[in-house]
Amino acid sequence: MTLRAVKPRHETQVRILDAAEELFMQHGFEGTPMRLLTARAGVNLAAVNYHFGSKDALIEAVFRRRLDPMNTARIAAIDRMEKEAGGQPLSPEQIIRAFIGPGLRMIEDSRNGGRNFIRLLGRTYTDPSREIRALIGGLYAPAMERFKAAFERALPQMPRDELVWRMHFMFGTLAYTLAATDTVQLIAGCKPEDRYDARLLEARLASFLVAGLLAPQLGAKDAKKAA
Amino acid sequence: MTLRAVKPRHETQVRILDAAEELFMQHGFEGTPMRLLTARAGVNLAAVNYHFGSKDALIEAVFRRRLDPMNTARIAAIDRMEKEAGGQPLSPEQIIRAFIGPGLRMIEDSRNGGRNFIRLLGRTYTDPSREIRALIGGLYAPAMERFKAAFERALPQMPRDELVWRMHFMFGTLAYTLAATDTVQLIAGCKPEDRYDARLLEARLASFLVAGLLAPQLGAKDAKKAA
DNA sequence: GTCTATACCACGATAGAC
DNA sequence: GTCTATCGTGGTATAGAC
Repeated sequence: MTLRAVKPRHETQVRILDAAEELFMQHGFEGTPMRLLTARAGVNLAAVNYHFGSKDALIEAVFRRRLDPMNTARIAAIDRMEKEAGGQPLSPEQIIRAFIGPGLRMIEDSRNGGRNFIRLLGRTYTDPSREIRALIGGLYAPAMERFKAAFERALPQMPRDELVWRMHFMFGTLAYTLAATDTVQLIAGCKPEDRYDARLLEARLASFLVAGLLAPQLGAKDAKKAA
Repeated sequence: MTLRAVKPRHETQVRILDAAEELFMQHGFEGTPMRLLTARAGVNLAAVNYHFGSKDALIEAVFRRRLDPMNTARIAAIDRMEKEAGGQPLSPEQIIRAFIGPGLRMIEDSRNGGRNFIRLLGRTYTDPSREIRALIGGLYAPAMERFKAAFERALPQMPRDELVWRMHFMFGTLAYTLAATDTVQLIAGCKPEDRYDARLLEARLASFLVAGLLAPQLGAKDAKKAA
C-alpha cells in the first residue's frame, strides 16, 4: 500500500471513490469485488488500476478523501479555541467537542459521504488487516498528538498512563457509536428514535465522555464526588 | 446461516474451531481461506464441510462455543448478586462489573481462546455482514435483556431513552477496548504497559463506565454534581 | 491521456469418487 | 474420513480504440 495522496481530478475517479465508499461499507474490503465496484461506478474494470494502481491504493484514497479534511478541521477547531482562550487551557468538554464534532456532523452531510463513510470509518479502526489499521493510524496521528497535548494541558494532575487509557476509552466509544449507527440492535428491542440527530447525539456523547474522562481514578475510589 | 448449536464432539471439530478462531481474528472471515484453515488444523480440506456444513455454520459454531458460556456466566453472576442483595436493587457499578467481568477475564484464560477470541468478538459487533451481526445480536439477546432490567431497577429515575443510549455507549467502549487490545496505536506513541492485566483493565474500565452511565443528563447541564 | 475489451493466472469452495 | 477434479471468481495486466 503506497502512502501517496490521490486527489481526484476526473469524474471517473470520483465515481469510483463514491462506489467504493458505499460498497466497502456494505460488504467490507475483501467482500467487495472489483467487478461489482466498477459496474456500480459505471466505469470499466480496468479503470481502478489505471487511476489508482491497485485495490489497496483505492482503499487508501477512499479514506484520505474524507479523513484528511476531517482531521484538518479538528486541528483547526482546537487551534481556534485555544487562541480565543488566550493561553488559558481549554476545558475537557471543549476539547472533546472539538474532536467529536467534525465526525458527528459528517453524519448529516450527505454531500461528503455522510453516514455511510462514518460507519465505514468507525468499523475500520478494528479491521483485521494490519496494513489498513496502520493506514488509519497514520492518517489520525497528527490530530491525535494535537489533542493529547490539549488534554495534558487541561488535566496536568492526571498521570500520563491514566490519560492514555481514558483517551483510548473515549475513542472507542466514539468509534463504536459511529460504526453501529443503525446496525446491530444489541440492546434488545431498543431503537432510540433520535439516533440520526447529530446535535442530540453529540450532546449525549459529550456528556458521557466528559464524565468518563473525569471519573475517579484508581486508588481513589472513595472520593467519588471529588473529581 | 442456520441457528443450530454445534457441540464439538470430535477432536477434529475442536481442532477446526481452534484454527478458525485464530485465523478469523488475524485475517477476518472473508480473508481466511478454507485451505489455510484446514491446513492449520491438520485436517483435510473437506472436513469443515463434513463436520459443520459450511463456512458460515463454522463461524456460528466458533462464536457459540465461547459466547454461550460467557453470557450464561454473566446472567448467573447478576442473579447471584441480586439474590445476595435480598431484593434491594444493585448499584450501577455492581451491574457493570457483572457484565464486563466475564469478558475481560477471558483475556487471561488462554485455555478458552483468551485474548484471541475476545478481540475477534469485539470486532465482529460491527462486521459488514448483516447475517453475522444478527447472529451476534441473537447470542447476546438474553443477557442484554437481563442487564437492561437490572439497570432499570437501579436507575428508576432515568428516562428509558437515555438509558438505552448509555448502555449503547458502554457496550461500545467495552467492544472497542476488547477489539483494539494491542492493535492500532491511535493515540500516537502511547502503549500503556499494563494493557494485559485484566484486573487493572477491569477497574479502569468500570470507573470510566460508571461515570459515563451516571453523567448529567441533557437539559440538566448545570447540575453537574447532582447525578 | 483516458478508457475498453479481454486475457491471464491464482485461488476459492464444493462435490463426487474412493 | 480423504483425495482430487472442477468450476466459478478474484485481482491484475495488456493491447489497442478513442
